[in-house]
Amino acid sequence: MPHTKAKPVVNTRIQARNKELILAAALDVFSASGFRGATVDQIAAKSEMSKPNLLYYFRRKEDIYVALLEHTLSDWLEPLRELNPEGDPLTELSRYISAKMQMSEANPKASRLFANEILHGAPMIEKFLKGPLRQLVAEKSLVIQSWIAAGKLAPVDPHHLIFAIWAVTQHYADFSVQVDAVLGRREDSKAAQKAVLEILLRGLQVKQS
Amino acid sequence: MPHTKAKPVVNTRIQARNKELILAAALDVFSASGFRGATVDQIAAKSEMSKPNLLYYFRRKEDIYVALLEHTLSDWLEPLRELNPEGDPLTELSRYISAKMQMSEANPKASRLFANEILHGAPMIEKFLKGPLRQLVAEKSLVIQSWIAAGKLAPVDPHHLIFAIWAVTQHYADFSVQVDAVLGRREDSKAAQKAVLEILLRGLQVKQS
DNA sequence: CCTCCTCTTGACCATTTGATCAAGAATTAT
DNA sequence: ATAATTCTTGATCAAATGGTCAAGAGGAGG
Repeated sequence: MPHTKAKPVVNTRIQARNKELILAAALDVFSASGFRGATVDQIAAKSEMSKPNLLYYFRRKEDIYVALLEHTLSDWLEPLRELNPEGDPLTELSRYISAKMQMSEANPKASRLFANEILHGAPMIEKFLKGPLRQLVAEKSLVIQSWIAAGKLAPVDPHHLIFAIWAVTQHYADFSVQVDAVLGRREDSKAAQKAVLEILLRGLQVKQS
Repeated sequence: MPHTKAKPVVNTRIQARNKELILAAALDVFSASGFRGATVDQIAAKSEMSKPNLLYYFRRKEDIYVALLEHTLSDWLEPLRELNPEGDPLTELSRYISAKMQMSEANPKASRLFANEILHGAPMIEKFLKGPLRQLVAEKSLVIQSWIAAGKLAPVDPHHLIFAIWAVTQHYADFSVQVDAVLGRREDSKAAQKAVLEILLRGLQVKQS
């Protein structure tokens, strides 16, 4: 077998450091411009690295993008996973919504990265959507359904309730430009969280007849 | 004054027809790939027109994009504009939400076009957001505020209520890939509309004490 | 029919951009 | 120290892409 130039097998310190640098820069660039709009040169510049050097760590532009998505996909599921079937429904949902709002505030770039990917048909994460995500949502929908059956929650379609929570919470990250423009100022995240909780939860309380 | 080649002044039938063809094709392409991801060649191919011919009608790629945005911006405001201060609050909001859901279903491409533009910082429609849109939202927020003051609606922040309505309704157009993947089937727009109305409106009813 | 203006296109150009390569610098292991 | 491996980069390439141009085809009015 001829000797072919192979990528390093081990992960050296330099590799770990530079890969981190690249991913951080790539998040900035991809979230701002999308996959097609981002250029390798921009990412290289932001990583303070020459383009060939960047491509030494990630052979293709797409590899950076995919790594970035994978790097954050599981974080994305975490808050929903923590929805506790044994807990009080309104408390649990309140915690979930608050966690999502805080994620939007703390990491709007990651949110925009996903939004852009899904908006364009999710070519890279189709399997994630149809696999782990769908699975988890199905499971938690059953939990919500059981709360409704127990009379602890107003009857709503669990799937659409989850969609509504995603939509509203991510709106503040993905469309922050519009939110700020309409409000005429930087949005106050505390106030937004409070308002969102009221709007989404108020209708879920069981009415006493 | 030297004779300079000028664009035609009048709008001939051929111009009207071809501009329509181009805008229709461009909506397909831009909504699927974003501004940067779309290519003039793709739009030309979809319009069944040579690239130079397309550029005879719109000198630059950006001109097509801007024309497309302007072409639909005012349509976008219409449903909110129709919110009637004299009407019954829940009926009015219900009609507004239904109208938005129907727009998402009827024209998801336009919705995605806007979503993409805003996601990337709204460079082309900043003035629209800070001008007409903000103006209209401010006006309708006052209407909602007056309904609350009259005890006809639960107390919620009007701006955030409007954001929530936008977020949820547009979610079904912008993130339809995710919705379908999670549901495991094409989303049923009738069912979605019903669920959304319940989720958003139920909490707005005034509780009898 | 003829003229003027509109419409259409093949060929072409300059720039951007993702990616490669060879060669040298730095680091690590022996 | 020195050999082996990893890291870095200037130069370069091919393809993609936005846009131009000159020349001809087509249509409308006189």
